Amino acid sequence: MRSLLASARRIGKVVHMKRCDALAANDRVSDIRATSRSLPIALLRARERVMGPIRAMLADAGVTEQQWRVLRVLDEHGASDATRIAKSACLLMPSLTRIIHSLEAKGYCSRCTDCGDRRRAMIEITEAGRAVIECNIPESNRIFAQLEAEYGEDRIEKLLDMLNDLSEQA
Amino acid sequence: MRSLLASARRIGKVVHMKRCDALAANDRVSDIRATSRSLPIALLRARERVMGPIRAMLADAGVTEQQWRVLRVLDEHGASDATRIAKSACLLMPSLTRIIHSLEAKGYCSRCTDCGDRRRAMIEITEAGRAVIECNIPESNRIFAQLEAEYGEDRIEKLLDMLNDLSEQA
DNA sequence: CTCCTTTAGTTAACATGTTAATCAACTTGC
DNA sequence: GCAAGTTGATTAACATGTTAACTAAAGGAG
Repeated sequence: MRSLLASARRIGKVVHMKRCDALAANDRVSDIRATSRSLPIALLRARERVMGPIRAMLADAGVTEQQWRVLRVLDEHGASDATRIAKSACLLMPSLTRIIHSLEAKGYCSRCTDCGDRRRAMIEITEAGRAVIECNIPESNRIFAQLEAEYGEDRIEKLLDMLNDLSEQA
Repeated sequence: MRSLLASARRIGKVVHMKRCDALAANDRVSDIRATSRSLPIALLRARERVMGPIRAMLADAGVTEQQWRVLRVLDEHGASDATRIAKSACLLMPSLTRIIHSLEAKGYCSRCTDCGDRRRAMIEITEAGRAVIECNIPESNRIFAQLEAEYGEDRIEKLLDMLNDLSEQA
């Protein structure tokens, strides 16, 4: 049985005793998890905390957060088709279509249709695109180092490991 | 000095040797962190993984992800002004304005101007709003329990603790 | 009290998120 | 080889994210 302490931490708030009429009679009264113990909300809040300082940097660089993410993925994976980029950069295809157009217009990436499958578009980062990354990585690293100093380098590494484990689950 | 192994894990990819002309001469060649070691990207991917099953539930319930988040916060904190809700639900004020309008139109929240400060609008969840939460919490808990089973309950709890520490930093 | 500044919230404009529909290229079954 | 289905990508339509400008109310210095 779960300890009272753990249970209190998990639930984290007063439980509402009402429930929806549509529920079957054998459903238990709902334990409403505090938002701080809701994984989606906790992930969102943590991301806002981390992204804050980076937004300013990207605004100066003249690229949006999403454009930056696509450039990072293109730089890391090399030439890729749109579907792969979308998956790696956590973007839906319609968004990616627009973002690739804007990156192309800025000269940060180029595209050509795949020889074998003419539906597929192969996207590649250009030298200009790579330069944007390399111009901003030092500042990005400074921001990250600041975070490491405040939060602890080991804990950041552990957090990254846990997050990657979570997202790589089937 | 950082161990070679830790360094390799931290960087996680081949380093580009080019750098931007604008950089000062004493800037080090950039270590470009792999996207899996980038905290913003890792947080985003983890969130996508976790939100996937929940989106279906919310679609059935007829509320968007953001509306759900506001309802959760209103339920947790009780009557609050818009600024506080925005902070708790990770929304910007303009988005919140629209979301509160839509929640009001559905009868899930009510508002009245604060007596003391007539700029401030106090928002409160209605019984109908609370019913939406309580109708969906069992399913939400089932989804979460499934995640706990796959990923490990203790690790989820530890992850939540670390995320909260991170976002609660000044 | 008046002028100035600050604060809470809204509106506007544009980029992105999201779902569904569409189109073209590929694949399969027959 | 063709009709039916599948897949990669785009487009459309509407909600939300994001920045900046704006309004109204509060607070503060003179």
